[in-house]
Amino acid sequence: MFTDDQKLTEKQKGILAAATELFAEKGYAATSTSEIAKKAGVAEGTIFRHYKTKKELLLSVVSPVMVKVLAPIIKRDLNKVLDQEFETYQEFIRAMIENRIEFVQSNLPLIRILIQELPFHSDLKEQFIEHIGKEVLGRFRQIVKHYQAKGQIIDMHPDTIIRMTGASILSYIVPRYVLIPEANWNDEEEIDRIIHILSTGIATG
Amino acid sequence: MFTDDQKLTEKQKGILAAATELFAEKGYAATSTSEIAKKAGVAEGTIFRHYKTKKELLLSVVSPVMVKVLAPIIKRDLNKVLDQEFETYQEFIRAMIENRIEFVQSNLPLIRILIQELPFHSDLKEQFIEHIGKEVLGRFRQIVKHYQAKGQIIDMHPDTIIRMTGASILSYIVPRYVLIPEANWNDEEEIDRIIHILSTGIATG
Amino acid sequence: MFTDDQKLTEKQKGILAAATELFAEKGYAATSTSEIAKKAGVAEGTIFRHYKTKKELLLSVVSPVMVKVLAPIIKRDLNKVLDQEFETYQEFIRAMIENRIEFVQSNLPLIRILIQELPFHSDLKEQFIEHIGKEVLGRFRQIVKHYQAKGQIIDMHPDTIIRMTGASILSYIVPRYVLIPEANWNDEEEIDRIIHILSTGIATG
Amino acid sequence: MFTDDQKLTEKQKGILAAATELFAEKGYAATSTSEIAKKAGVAEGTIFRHYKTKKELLLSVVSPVMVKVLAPIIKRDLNKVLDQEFETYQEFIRAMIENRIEFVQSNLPLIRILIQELPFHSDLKEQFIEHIGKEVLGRFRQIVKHYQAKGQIIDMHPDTIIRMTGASILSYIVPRYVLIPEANWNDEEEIDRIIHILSTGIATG
DNA sequence: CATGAATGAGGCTTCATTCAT
DNA sequence: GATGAATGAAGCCTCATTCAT
Repeated sequence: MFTDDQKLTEKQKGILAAATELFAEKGYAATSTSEIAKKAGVAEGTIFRHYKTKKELLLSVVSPVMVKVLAPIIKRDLNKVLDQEFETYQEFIRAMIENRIEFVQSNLPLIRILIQELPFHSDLKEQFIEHIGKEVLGRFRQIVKHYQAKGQIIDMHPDTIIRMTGASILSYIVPRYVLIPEANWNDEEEIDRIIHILSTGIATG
Repeated sequence: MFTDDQKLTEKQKGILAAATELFAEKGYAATSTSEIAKKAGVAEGTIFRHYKTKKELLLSVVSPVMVKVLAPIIKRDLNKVLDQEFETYQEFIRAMIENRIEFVQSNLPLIRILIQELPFHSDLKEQFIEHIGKEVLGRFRQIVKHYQAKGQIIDMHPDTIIRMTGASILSYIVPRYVLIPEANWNDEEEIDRIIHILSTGIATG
Repeated sequence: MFTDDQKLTEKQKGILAAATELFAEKGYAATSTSEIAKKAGVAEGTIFRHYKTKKELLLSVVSPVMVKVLAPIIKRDLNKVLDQEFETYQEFIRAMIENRIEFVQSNLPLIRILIQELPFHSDLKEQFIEHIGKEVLGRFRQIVKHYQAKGQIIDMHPDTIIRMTGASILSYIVPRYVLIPEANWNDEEEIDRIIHILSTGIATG
Repeated sequence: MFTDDQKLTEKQKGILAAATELFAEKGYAATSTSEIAKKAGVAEGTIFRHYKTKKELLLSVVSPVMVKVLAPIIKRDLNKVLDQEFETYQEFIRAMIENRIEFVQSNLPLIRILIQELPFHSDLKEQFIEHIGKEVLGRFRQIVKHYQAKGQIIDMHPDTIIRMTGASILSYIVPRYVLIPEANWNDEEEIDRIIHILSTGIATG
């Protein structure tokens, strides 16, 4: 996760890796800095040389997700859409899922931590809303309107469309990577199904 | 929340209410028993007279959700369906949402705690999977198959149908009650939209 | 020192006594709460049940001095002066020294702590200035002016008189109780000498 | 303070200056070596290259006071007195105050540290008593006896005279430079007053 | 010589839990 | 049954000191 970040020393990478694993497993509040130190193979004091407080360590663990996972969604994919690279909304969604899925998978612990801790840290929450709630949502609204204007998706409040799209994706991601990753998953087929239902619904004829 | 439970003394109700509020706000690990005692207006020792450990207090707070919220879903609604009370899957879903939504709303703190703490307590997790994961899922599979047999919903793996249905519901519940409850929500209309999309999809024509 | 304070539990008295001794011996910053606990024969946590922070413990140790030592100086003696109980300034000074000297002696550790820590704690300093710098000094000015008006002491700025008087007293107190208490001291005689020099100076003829 | 000491490197001077300032402001025990390093603009390790321990740094800061401030008092002034340069004890005192006062002023932080830390470091205390307590006191006794023999000051135990003289000086120095340096001080006049009182007392007629 | 990352002991403080009243 | 003082382990963090670079 942090292995390719060249600005970090070996010790720092170890600390971040240990913290990530423990925060994901036990939660931030229930993880002690001494545990992190032991797992990282450093002295406890070393943690505090690099991160002034335990909270700062949490932010250092979690903020890359915001930057690395979410920023690309905004910048790359949105431009592709407006550059007409995707004929349909469905293609756009499929590309987004496929493109990001591996990334999400390898950063899953970070994302889990982010989601789990979000309700308890108002600063994290604000940072998140600032980055995601406003920017990402805004861009997605544009995209939805773009395809509505093209007559490809129904004329409904964009937020509802977005929520349903997001929920559909999560209906695959969460069981696939969080709840029962050990099951046999045929990724391509599952994505097909989701997009199919999202497009034409579950009702017959 | 606990006011109508007649087996509990006044003190116990106060403790449970205080614990619920604090666990929901700060998380289990970050809430101290002394805070709970202060908020409940009892002495610290009193908590431990009723609940052997802090963990047991968490279980006492959280287990009613499993019993009161989830068990009825299974038992009542399933029977209704199988008793043919609902002509269509959509009607079933709508009834389920409407029936439960107020209940969910007033028990939201408990549900938040359950969801937030689930990943960190393997005993809770097992209990949940045992009671909900298996039983509820099993019953829902029956329901889906029931409507598929009636030819009302498409012939797709029931789990995918269930996941999409659940996700659709959450796409409304989560923003409505957790993320931005302060927005103006027109419940009936939103539920209509969700069921509409779930039925016929977002694609035009 | 704290044995006669009836509002304090035995443990609290022990903690205050231990803290006093150690603060006096090693200074506030160099004394650890674990040392205090050990010396007081209590668990470290017990200290923090009675005093929220180490700083509050310092204040609890030191503030009685302000109240018990200095307040009486102001209230009792000043009134005596104005009630004409003392014919001369010298008699007033002598009474003040003799009256207070035993008290000072038994509270010496507290006074040492107060003086030693005063420069490092701006809150203590402010509190001290508020209680002493203003009130005590103001009252002493009145006293000096009182005896100047009676024509008993020379017409010089009261502050200089006060400083010289205080310095004279300290020139006995400090060596007597702080620097070399082990020497043979004839208290009455020494006080006589000081008052003599203060009255008529060291010059001959 | 240390700028003119040619045996010290620039870094050492910086360290000593920073240490002096911080020790005076917060006390020895409450000052961290990292603070000193930061204020001196050097790395933490550099401090320990020059001073084996923090304690040695304190001694290096404080010992010049003993050597530079107190030794001269003894050697120079005593000789002057015994060489009959001063007609009266009063003139001697005046010369001593005026001569030293600027020096004291510019070395005030060092003197503050010395006084504040003396009670807590038995080695410092012993060193002080050995060098000052005995030597200085002994020489002063000679001086007092010298003027007593000349019939200029009253026949009282020299130690009492010395203590009163010292106290008188401090009654000016301490308020002037430590307690309220911001007030308007007329140095010459104040010194006059002190010597006047010391000579003829505060009593009228 | 100077650096600053690393250390681990120890600092202050909080916590869940116990128990005499 | 209820209390809250007492506990001591553990938590987060700071510190003086060392050492490879």
